[in-house]
Amino acid sequence: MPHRQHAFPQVDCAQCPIRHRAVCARCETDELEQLEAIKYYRSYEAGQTIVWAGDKMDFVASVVHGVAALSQTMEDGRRQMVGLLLPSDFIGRPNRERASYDVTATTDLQLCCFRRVPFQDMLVNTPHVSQRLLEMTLDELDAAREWMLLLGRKTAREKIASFLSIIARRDATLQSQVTSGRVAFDLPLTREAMADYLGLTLETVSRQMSSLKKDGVILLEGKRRIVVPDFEALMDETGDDADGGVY
Amino acid sequence: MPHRQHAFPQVDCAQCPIRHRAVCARCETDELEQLEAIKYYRSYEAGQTIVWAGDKMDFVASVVHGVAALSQTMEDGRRQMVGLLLPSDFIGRPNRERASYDVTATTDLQLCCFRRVPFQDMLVNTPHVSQRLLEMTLDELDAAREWMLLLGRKTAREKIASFLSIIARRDATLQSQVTSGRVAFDLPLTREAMADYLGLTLETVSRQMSSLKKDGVILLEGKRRIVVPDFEALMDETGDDADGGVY
DNA sequence: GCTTGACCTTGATCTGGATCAAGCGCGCCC
DNA sequence: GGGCGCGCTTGATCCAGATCAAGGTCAAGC
Repeated sequence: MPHRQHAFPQVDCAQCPIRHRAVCARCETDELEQLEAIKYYRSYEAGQTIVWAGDKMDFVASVVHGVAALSQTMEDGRRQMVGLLLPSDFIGRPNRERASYDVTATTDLQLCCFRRVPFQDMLVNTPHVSQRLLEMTLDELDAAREWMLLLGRKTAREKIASFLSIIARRDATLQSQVTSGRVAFDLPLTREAMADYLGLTLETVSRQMSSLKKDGVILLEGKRRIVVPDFEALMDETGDDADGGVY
Repeated sequence: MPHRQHAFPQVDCAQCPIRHRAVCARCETDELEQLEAIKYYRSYEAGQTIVWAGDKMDFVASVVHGVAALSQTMEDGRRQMVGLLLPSDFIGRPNRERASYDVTATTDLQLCCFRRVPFQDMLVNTPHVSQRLLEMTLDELDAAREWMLLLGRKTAREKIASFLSIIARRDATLQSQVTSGRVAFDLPLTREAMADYLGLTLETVSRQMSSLKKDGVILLEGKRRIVVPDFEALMDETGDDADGGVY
């Protein structure tokens, strides 16, 4: 693992880039102070594992910068990613002592961690936290169900196009840009991680990327930088109906 | 659709069979009275559609008896089931006016419905309801992620075995029996619905059922009744590691 | 008792994506 | 600057599951 330790600043909540989208989004000043008292930052380099399934986990966390992945592994090594956590997404399950999935940083990553037990107390006492967490969990469930359609029924090409459009959209949202016409972004995953996410092999991912490139749907600048000349053309490849799914 | 209307009794909460597992599980007597004031029962016959994706939905509900399915359909007709709702499971999303998925009754079904707007008010005012709903939603999310592994990485035979073991286990739980040794149950889904759930075609479902039967893992009594002579042998076919997944 | 239609099974063939196998490009480190 | 390893691409072949096509079973209704 190469990589200079990417130094993320540790800010207070008032300047936090995810202040209004994360689990703390609805908190009042006094509630924020309570959270602030039990929070601490952690950083990871791309490729590092944060916890293994079954490990004790004494915190829950929000992704501040970077991307983390949840994945499951079968005994014989087959792997499936079951969640991709982008800035403001929540990691961990309250009232559960051990992690259910492997959690890894797929890019340099900063987490805002909350000690688990005091956080659980806050869920009981601070309705603004638990209401927001419920809403976020329902959104995650919708995303998981969208992903079930992809895994069960989409072709390899549709899977890749769907993945690219999700990353493009999330990326645009973070920078409050519109997603249409020409868009460009960096892939937060290796080809292998994409394969794990999409239920494919890395060879098929590579071939379908090449095929979309050959057909002019995307341009590749290096391995990781993607340029989409016409976002609508990419959408046409996803198999979703025009006015779009949940994302 | 043949079928005599299966007449389910409409009981009050104190005698309700799902009283201690549903969204009302943690309610005190006074909270239960509030829920009782906004509840009503509805019954559906096997095969009926409860709502279509995009329809207005003015209630949320608990499954009391029977099985319901959530599914998504692509423009060209490819279908994927994204949730199987058994007794005590929750249907609908608070604060969302329209259904996100098609909801159908796969067996005769009874729902305990709550008018959506007053239910939303209760979520704000009755922490025991919202805490229970959060817990149930987190469980659904775990189940969805387990399903993502199945859809993305399991073979057809493993998918069928996993499905059968889930049904067997849920069935046993309802009757508070243990799931080991010999177990028997009725399939709540047609072969086609199983295919929609498992990301397969109905022909493949049928072939794999025959293959499990030929190998003595299951016995078929008619089309729908399944006898599993040795539950551990079925588990060995699921691809999950011995001490089991989330279910 | 025959027809009808919903479900299901089974067979033959096809094919998308997996698997097996080279080889490339590029940054890192000696 | 040369070797090495990681991430990626591309080619050849294989095979699990899809697709296409018959036919079987069983209950309902005439």
